[in-house]
Amino acid sequence: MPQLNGGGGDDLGANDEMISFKDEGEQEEKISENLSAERDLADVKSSLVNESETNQNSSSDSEAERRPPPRSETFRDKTRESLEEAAKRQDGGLFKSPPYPGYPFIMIPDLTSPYLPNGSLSPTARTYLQMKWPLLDVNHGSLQSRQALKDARSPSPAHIVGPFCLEFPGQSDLSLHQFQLSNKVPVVQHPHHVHPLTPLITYSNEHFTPGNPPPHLQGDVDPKTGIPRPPQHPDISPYYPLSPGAVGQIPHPLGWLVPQQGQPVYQGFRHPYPTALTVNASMQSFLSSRFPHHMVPPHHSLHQTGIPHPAIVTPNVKQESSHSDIGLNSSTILYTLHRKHQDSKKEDEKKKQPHIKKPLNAFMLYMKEMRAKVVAECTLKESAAINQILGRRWHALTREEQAKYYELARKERQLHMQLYPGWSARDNYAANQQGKKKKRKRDKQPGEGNDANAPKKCRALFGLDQLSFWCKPCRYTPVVSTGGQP
DNA sequence: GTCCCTTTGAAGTAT
DNA sequence: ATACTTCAAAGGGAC
Repeated sequence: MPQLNGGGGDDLGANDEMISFKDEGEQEEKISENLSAERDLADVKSSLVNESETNQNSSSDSEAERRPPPRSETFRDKTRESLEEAAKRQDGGLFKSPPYPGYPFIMIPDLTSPYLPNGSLSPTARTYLQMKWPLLDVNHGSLQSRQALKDARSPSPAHIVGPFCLEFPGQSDLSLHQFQLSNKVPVVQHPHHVHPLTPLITYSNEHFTPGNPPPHLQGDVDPKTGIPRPPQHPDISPYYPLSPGAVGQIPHPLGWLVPQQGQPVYQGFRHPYPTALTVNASMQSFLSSRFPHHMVPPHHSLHQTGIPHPAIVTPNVKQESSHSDIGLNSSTILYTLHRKHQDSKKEDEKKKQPHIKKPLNAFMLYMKEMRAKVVAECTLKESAAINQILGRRWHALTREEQAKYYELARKERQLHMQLYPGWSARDNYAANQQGKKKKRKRDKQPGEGNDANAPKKCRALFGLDQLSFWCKPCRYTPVVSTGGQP
C-alpha cells in the first residue's frame, strides 16, 4: 500500500511542519505587527477587500520578512538536521523549547494503550498526548493554570483589537478557544458542518480525562444515547477510538462546546473520515492484501457505516421530477425517458467516479474553525474579506498555535491516504477540467512574474546574506548595483 | 446557476 | 530544481 510510509511516517507532511520563521528579531516584529495588523484589519474592513497598494507593500514587506524561506530541499534538510544545532545557536531564542514538540514525529509505543488499569491515563501517555495534541486538555481542570501560563506569555498579536472586529482575550489560545465556550461569541456551526478532524476524537475530554476512564474501558453505555459502547480493539489507534456503531454518536469536537442540552449539535452529522481507524492498520492491510486496490473500501461515498464521507462529493444527481411528466402522453414520456436514459448514461459514466476532495491543509483547518468566530465578531459577511482577516490572523498566530494545525493537517493527510490509497490530487485536476471550464488564470500583477523583477523578490525576502535561500533565477540573474550580487 | 473573490498550503504540472 | 497552477472551504457578489 502506498499510503503508509512505513519508514519515516514523517514524510507525510513532515515538511510543512517546519514552519520556518525568521528568528532574528521576531519579537520586535511581532510587536510592530501588532500595529500593522491593527491597521490591516481596519483596511480590510473599511475597504472590504481592496487594500491600498501602500499597505500591501508595507505589510507584505513585513510579512515577507516573516515568511518562511522557500521550501527547498536544501533548506528543509538543513532545518531538520540542524534543529539541535539551532537550539544551541539560538541562545535563549525560539528553539529553547522545541516549538514543534511533535516534530520530528515520535511515536511512543505504549500509546496503544495509554490508559492505566484504573482507567486513567498513564503519565507517559498524558505527557505524550499533551505534546502530541496540544488541543487536548489532558490535565483536566487545568484550564485556569493554562490560562495563567498563557497570560504569562507574551501577548499574542492575535489579541489585537481591531476597530471592527472584536478580539477577545486569549482568543488566540486555540485550546482555550476550543475548550472554553465563550458566552460572548456564539460558535455558529452549520448543521452540515463537519469538522475535518472529527475522527481525532481524542479532543473530547471525556476520553482523556484521567478521572473519566475511556468509555471503551468502562464498557459502559453512552450517557447521551444509551447505546452500549462496544469494546475497543487493541489494534486501533488511540487517536481514533471510534467504533463503527459509535461513529454517529460522536459529538463534534467543537460541537460539544455548544452545550445545548438535548439538542443535537450535529444533525445529519457526517463523520469526515468515518471509521478511518476501524479500517486502520491491520484491517486496511488485510483488505489490501486480500483484494485488488479498487476493491479496498472507501472508493464509494458511503462508508461501511453508511455515512458519507465529506471528502467525497457524491455527484449531484438531479431529481428529475416525476410530477413534471404529469400530463404528457405515454409516447412523449417514453421518448423523454429514452433521451434521459441516454443522456444520463454519459453523465453517469462521468459521475461514476465520486469526487474525492483534497485533504484540508493547516490553514484550511484553521479557517474552518475560526470562520464562524470571525464572522460573529465582525460585521463582514463576504468570505473574501473574512479570509483576508483569517489570513492575517494566521500569520499572527504563534508557532505553537500554528503547529497544532500543521499537525492536524498532517493527520488529515495521513488519514486521507489511508482511506483513499490510490487517490491523487491529480484526479481532481482532471475531473474539474473535464467538467467545467478551466479556472480563471490569475492575472499577474504588473511586474509580477517578471524575471527582471524576480531578483528583487528574493533579495527582499532573504537579503544578500542568505543567498542560499534564493531561487536559482534570482541567484544567477545579474542584479545591477546590489553590491556583491553574483 | 455559475464563476469570482480571497486566504494558505499541498501537490501536480511545466519549464 | 524551480516556478507556476490548481484545489481544498466559504459565502456574498456579479453576471
